[in-house]
Amino acid sequence: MSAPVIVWFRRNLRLTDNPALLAASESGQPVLAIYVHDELDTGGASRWWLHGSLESLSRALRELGTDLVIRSGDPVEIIPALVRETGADALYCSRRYEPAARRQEKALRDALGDDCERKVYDDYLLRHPNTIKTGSGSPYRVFTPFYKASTAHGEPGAPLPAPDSVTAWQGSTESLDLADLDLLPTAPDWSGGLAETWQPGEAGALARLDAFEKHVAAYGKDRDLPGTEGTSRLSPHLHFGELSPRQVWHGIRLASRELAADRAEPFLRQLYWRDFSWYLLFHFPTLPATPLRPEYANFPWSEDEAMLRAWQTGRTGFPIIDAGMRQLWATGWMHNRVRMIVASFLVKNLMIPWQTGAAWFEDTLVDADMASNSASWQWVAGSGTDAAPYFRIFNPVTQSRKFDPDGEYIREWVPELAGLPARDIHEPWTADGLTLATAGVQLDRDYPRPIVDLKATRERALEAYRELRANSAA
DNA sequence: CCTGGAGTTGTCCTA
DNA sequence: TTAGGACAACTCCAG
Repeated sequence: MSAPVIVWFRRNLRLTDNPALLAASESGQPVLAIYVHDELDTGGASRWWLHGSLESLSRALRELGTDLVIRSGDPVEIIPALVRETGADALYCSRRYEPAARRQEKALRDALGDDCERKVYDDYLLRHPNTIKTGSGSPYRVFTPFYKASTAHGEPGAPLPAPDSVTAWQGSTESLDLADLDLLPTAPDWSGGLAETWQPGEAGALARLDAFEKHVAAYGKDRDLPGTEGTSRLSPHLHFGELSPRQVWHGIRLASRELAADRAEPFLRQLYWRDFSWYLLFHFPTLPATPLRPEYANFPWSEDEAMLRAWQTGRTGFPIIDAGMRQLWATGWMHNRVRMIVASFLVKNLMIPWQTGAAWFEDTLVDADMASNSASWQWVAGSGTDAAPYFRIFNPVTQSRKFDPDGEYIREWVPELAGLPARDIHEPWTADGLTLATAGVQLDRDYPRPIVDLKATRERALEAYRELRANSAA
């Protein structure tokens, strides 16, 4: 029996544009495909998604000619043991960029030694973070120059085709059943809304890309309106590598070739924001826990359990915020504009630490992503790389009127307010008694009054930021 | 080392 | 009703 090539699936749960799989299939050697569940993803919604994605991958590989071996534990022990057991002489995989995954890769390199060839491909990002530096050799901290430098390297490489077939390794090795990983919620099973909203796996990812290609020209105009289908909703598919950013880039470029070049740019730029977040995490590995601007460690946060609970469950009394938090809970996803509004509210009006908000998102988002999540929460808190003016505090009512003018989004996710006219739906506590009665809304009974005073908490936050600046200058 | 333009996403008050 | 300015400087980055 000839020695297999091991293809280790990580954040690239797909067949197309999968350089590790393609290289293995063309190596002339049999292929052993494996996924090792290592608890790097612990969020509940992510685990639900992962189950579906692995199920889909497993089925697709079987059609291609091989099974997917599933294990659970530390890859640094499991992979070398598998190499010894099977006599494999090569390991192909896709790179991951989380600090723990990078440590893991280093340890694996040492554990494998020279007898086993290792190939680690870069297909998770448009560019490897090491290839982009400022003129002085330091990492960028501002998006625009990063974007210019990154695009100056030219277009992203063209995606690779899926292999036509794979010669399966004929030996046998132990494998878990997918169900053994225990990724799905049971008592209670809260995943119904997720299943209605999403189709995890490569086929679902490609269908989503295909559907979005028809809307990309309107992205610049619609992306900020949570009541429309203005965004791509590709984030969870990209997170799990069910398609690559290169596939998205080229797919969108091809679909928009008859439009003016700048019509696709607002969306394509977002792919570089994804890259930028990973770039920041790569160069600043403390990003998930520690403010990038050290003076923010002294911000006077207030841990208030009741306030936090109201935010998490969508009972703050601000309809746009409650709509967002309920959409998140029901579907594992929230519109980007609304993420900014709820995050600003948590950090600036409630003054609850951004890390607490990030942890909730980590647990509830199907696209929970260490890089984007950390970088974005730090951006909102003002402690990140971008010098966000400290007075940029979102007013949830103003934002609601501006981006959900007819209240469609609110009506969908806060149905108890659906009867209110657009004029009042953004701040029901100001509606007159007759309007409320006609809409069948009794405040406190059907819907809470605001849990904080916007004006007072805004002033409090401004004062705290002023204080912070004064102290750090001294 | 110096210079100067620029920085994802805002709000509020005033005229 | 709407447009413009204040809010404050500071850091980043290229030349």
